Amino acid sequence: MKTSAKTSSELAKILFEIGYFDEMTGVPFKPRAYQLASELVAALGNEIKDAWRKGGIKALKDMPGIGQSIAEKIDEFFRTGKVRAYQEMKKKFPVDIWSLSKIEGLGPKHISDLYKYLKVKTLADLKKALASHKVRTIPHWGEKSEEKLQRGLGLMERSSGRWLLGNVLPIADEIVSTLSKVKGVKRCVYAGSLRRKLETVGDIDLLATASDPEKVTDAFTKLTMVESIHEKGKTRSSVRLTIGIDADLRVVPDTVFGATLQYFTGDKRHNVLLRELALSKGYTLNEYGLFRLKSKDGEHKRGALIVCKTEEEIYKKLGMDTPPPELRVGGEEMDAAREHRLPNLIPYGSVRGDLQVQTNWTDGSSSIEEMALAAKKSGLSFMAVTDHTKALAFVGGLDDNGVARQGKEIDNLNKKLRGFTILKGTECDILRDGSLDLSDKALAKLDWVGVSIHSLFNLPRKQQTARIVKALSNPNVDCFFHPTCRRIGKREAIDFDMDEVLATAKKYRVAMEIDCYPDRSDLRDAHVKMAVKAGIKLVIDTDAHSPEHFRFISLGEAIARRGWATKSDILNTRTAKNLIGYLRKKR
DNA sequence: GCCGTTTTCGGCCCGACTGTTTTCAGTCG
Repeated sequence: MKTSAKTSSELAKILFEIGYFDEMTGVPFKPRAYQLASELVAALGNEIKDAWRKGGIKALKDMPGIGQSIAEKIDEFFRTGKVRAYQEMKKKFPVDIWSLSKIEGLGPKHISDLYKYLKVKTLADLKKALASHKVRTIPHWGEKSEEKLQRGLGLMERSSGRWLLGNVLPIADEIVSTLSKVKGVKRCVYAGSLRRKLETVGDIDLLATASDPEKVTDAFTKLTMVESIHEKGKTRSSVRLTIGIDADLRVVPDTVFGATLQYFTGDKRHNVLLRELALSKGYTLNEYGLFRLKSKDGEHKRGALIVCKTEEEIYKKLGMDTPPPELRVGGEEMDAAREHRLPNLIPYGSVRGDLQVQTNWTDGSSSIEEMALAAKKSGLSFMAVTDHTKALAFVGGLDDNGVARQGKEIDNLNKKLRGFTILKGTECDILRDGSLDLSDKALAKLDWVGVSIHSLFNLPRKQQTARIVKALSNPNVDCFFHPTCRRIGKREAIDFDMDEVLATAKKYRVAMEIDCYPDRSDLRDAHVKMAVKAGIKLVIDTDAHSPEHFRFISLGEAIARRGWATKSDILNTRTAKNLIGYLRKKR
């Protein structure tokens, strides 16, 4: 059976290809509409089908970027599994646009030419055409463009595309630190999806201001971690690092830092909306500043520079507050910033304790004491020990007796430790029927009860939802750990009705977890936003299995920020004492 | 094709770099 995640990705592909075909044939404006819709569908995943199930075409049209025509196509897709307009397009142009367009440097015009002159329809066709050196015979193509295409193809086959934020941040920090030491460099920061703290990033975007741009660019392209140089210009250069990710550097005068940082932070849609807003107010915006727009004989020309030194002054001039980078997606943050109702996002460094920690009682690497000391060292003042339960036999999960024995060790440690509190907890397995893997009596004795799913990921949606709802209804349960069970790049999210689960969490005052172990990032930003809107408390946990994992906390704070969460939405920003009081009262 | 604190019609972001060119098209971010 197909999962609905697959279904929504198929739909995203269809919308993408329709738009891409229009772009090839020179149809104006439609491509952008389809592209936006495709991105929206991909980002929503299961939820697009949920919305359609509940509200049909009308619910689809309520979404930003979806109007009558695209809503009808989505409706047709969910009803029949097909989109007629798409099939007709495919008859005219039977090309695997989706795959070919993923090749770096290969755009709509070239894909069109490849089919027109060489009948290239697939990646396999393209390989043949390259091998026989026919590509260079296409008008306006030459030896170099053929080589570039060959490189792009090889690259795509080798790399998976996106990288986990947690893995890339340390590398970006290292580059920033190195370039900052180059003589004449005034400022050097990372921008792009890194600054927006997206869960995965496609590349490393860097921005520097310097008196001598060439010096920085040289230092950048000569970094030991650079494998090859894509391009090197006066203000922009781009390289591939040995680990396989690309890094881009922009160098501008210090006086325009704010405008360039704004531009280079994105995201793309946010910038497009901002520039449209600028136009409507008689300005034009680019990476060098906000300029007055002069109109002469119907022609618009750039006039005097207004502001460019900081991001804040640009947004202010456009009548907005400055959205934190994590909120810049080209959506709701635009109106919120105009209406001065941006949320007061949870500041980095707010989390005081980690409420999901595994030890060597099960599959963690270290003792309870070692984990506690590491947590304390990384600035935390409490943690909950949450080892697995017996259903996870292969890690030696604990039963009622095991949990009780562990509790005694924790009591002893708490007498010994100063300025740090260990809560007795569990990561209790949710069994097939929604019952829990420890007895209610054992659970009731614990300070902190998290429940989670580690089996039967593919139950039918209805059954999976019922299973979770039953588990969360147990009065001993405090938190739902890594709710969707996804592993980025490894495992799809399990299928359940998020609205119903959130309603249950609300009813029984169960917190939802933001598990910030990098490949989990679960809940993800969009789900956090749903939970915050519903008034459900959240916790940020690292799911640490060894002492160095506590550094992931800031990744979880980033997810919370992307989900519009404030400090009061997150339970473990409280002190241990306050949290324990809250939990007692709740039960 | 979408959208509306100028608009239900008439708008729709902007610049750098590359390659193949004699002034620009294609791609990217």
